[in-house]
Amino acid sequence: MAGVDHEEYVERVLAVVEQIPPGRVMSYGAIAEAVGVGGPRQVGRVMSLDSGGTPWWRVVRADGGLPDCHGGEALSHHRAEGTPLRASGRVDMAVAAWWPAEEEQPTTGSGSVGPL
DNA sequence: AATATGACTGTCT
DNA sequence: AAGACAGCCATAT
Repeated sequence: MAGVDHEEYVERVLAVVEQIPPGRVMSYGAIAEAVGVGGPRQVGRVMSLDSGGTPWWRVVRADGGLPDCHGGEALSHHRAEGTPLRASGRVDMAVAAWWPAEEEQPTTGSGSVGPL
């Protein structure tokens, strides 16, 4: 770890997740990069520990697939928030992909960032 | 201390 | 497109 306590890590991950605006999503790996500590699995672990109050459904896999464990529930939230969904029932990562620092976003240039 | 597991990711076949 | 394989980091047994 990069010198952050367990609580600090959780707080940091949740902070990033809560920064995700409605209609946007972030992959586990992206959050791990944003936090700069741990890996995608640790982010997923924090989500599993989350009891509520956190928009966990805005956190998706790198391929845009929603967490298998909760599936339909996340999909309902996405439809309610107007998240760009693909015909396959997955999130359209080409449009919904988001990054806390859009100016340094690794995938800039396709207009896939900024308020919808 | 070692092995197994998990709300993951990326590459190769 | 789909499955196999390896890499990754922390917790549980």
